[in-house]
Amino acid sequence: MFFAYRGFTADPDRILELHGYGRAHHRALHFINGAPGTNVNNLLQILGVTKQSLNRVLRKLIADGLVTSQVGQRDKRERHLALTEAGHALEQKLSDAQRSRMRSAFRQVGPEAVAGFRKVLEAMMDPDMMTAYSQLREDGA
Amino acid sequence: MFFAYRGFTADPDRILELHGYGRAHHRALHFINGAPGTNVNNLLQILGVTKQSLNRVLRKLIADGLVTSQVGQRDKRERHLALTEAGHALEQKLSDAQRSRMRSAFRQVGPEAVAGFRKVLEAMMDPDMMTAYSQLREDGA
DNA sequence: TTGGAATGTCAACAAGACTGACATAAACTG
DNA sequence: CAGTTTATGTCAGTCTTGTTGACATTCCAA
Repeated sequence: MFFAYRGFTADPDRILELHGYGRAHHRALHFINGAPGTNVNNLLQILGVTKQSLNRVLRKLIADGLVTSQVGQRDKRERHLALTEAGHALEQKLSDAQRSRMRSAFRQVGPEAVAGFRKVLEAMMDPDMMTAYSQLREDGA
Repeated sequence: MFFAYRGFTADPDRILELHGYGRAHHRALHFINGAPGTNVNNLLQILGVTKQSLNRVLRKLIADGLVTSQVGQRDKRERHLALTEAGHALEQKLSDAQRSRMRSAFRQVGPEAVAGFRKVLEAMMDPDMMTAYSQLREDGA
C-alpha cells in the first residue's frame, strides 16, 4: 500500500511543485471539482482536517484565482465553492497525470483484477467516510 | 485511494499517538523488521526521504530502546539496524492492528478480489522501488 | 599518502497538520 | 426581541516530517 500510494501521488506531486502547491491543494481541487457548489463544512468532513488547515489552502487557491467562494443564497453564512476556468484546467492536468498511471496499471492486469481492486478499496474505507462522500456528490449536483 | 489509504493507516496511527510517535516511526520499524541488519542507506532508498529526515526518526527510536544501531564490521561507516525486543513488540502491535482491518476487508470481498487487488497495487508501484525493496529483503536475510 | 566518495550526524528552516481563542454574521429558539 | 447556536474566517503557537547546508568519519583508489 505504501509503495502503491506513493506511485499514485508521484505524478501530480511533480506538477503541483511547479505551481507552488502541495498535496493538500490537489485534494481541495479534486473534491471541489467533484461537487461544485459545496460548502466549506462539507469539504472539512471529507478531508478530515481542521478548518484552519483547510482555510490556509483555500485562501491561497482563491487568491490565485483557481477557486471561487460565493455567499450562500438561502443561508448566507455558508460559502459555496467552485472551480474557476483556471482551477478546472489545473485539476484536469493533475487528474490526467494520475489517470495515465492508473490506466497503464489497469491495462497490465485486466478488468477482473481491477474489479477486485475496487472492491477491496471500498471495504478498507471507513463507512462514515463513504456516506459523507456520497452526500457531497448529491449536494453538489 | 485516498479514503482507503486513510483507513489503512488509521488504526496504527491511534496506537502510535499514545507512544508519541508518528507514521514515519511506523515505517522505519516496519522495514527494519522486514530486513534486520540492514543499513541506513538501504532504508533511505526504500523510504524515499533524505537521510537527515530518517536520522531524526531513528535517533528517537534508538534513544527509546526500540532499535539498535551497530557499526559495521567490514565497513565502519555503515550502521546496521535491528529491532530490540521492545521494538519488535511495538511493531507487532501496529501490524496486528493494521492486519485486522485488512483481514476484515478481505473476508468481505473474497479471495479473487484480493488477488486482483494485489495485482493492481504492484502495477501501480514505481519499478525502481520494487527492486530496491527486493534487495532490502535479500540483504537482511 | 592524499584527495575524493560514501556514510552518517547536527542545525536550521518550511509545509502542513494540530489546538485554542476569538470575531463576525446569520439563523434559530424561547 | 434577546440569547444561543451555527458557519466561517483569522491569529498565534506547537508538532511532525519533510527539506538544504555544513561537517566528521571512514574507505578506497590514484
